[in-house]
Amino acid sequence: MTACLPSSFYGRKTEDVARDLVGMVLAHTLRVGSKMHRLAGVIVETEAYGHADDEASHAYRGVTRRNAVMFGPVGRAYVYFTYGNHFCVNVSARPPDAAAGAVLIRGIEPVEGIDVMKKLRGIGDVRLLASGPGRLTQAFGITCVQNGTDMTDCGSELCIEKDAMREAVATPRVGITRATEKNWRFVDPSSPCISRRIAGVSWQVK
DNA sequence: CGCTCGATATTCT
DNA sequence: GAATATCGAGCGA
Repeated sequence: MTACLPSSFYGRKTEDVARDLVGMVLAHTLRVGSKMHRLAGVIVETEAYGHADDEASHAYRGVTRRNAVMFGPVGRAYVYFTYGNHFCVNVSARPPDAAAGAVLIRGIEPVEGIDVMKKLRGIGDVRLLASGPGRLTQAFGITCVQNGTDMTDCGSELCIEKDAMREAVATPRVGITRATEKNWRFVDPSSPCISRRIAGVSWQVK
């Protein structure tokens, strides 16, 4: 088993952590029916969210019940429910002098457990399995149950493992209306499994 | 293809 | 009551 990333990895500037997570492997070990399965894939798209410096962040207006993990120890899973029907998964990350921060995982290239992911998603196209924050939580079986999970503990059901780093290109973040000037989204442009293309009229992966 | 809309938790106004 | 770190169905061109 590959070692998962230590808390020192997450205790840095949130945007640096977001960039360096591109190419790492997210792994979730879960029970489906009577069998245990390991679902894993390469992270190919992330976004950094800050605190008082970032108007688009959930943490901008201070701690609430939902965003509390962003203010807690680094390397923990921050899972929240949005738009009434989707989960999104982040990892808390920030330098020691910051009060809050997290990296949203937006796109994954499936590697292990692809058949289970297809079943959980109800579709067969691998490019659509986990290319988007709502899609990947569904493909990986991640819900609010995993909120607060210590991802620096290799024994956790959910963790991030070191892998070959990939080229990461910085772009504006997706789906926000404030602090749009920050280029805090990082993607591996060579991957077919990112939620939106860098430019052009037809951005959606379809 | 592109556009509109529903789902409806959580937070903000 | 409105907005939101989303997705997919339905409809028209």
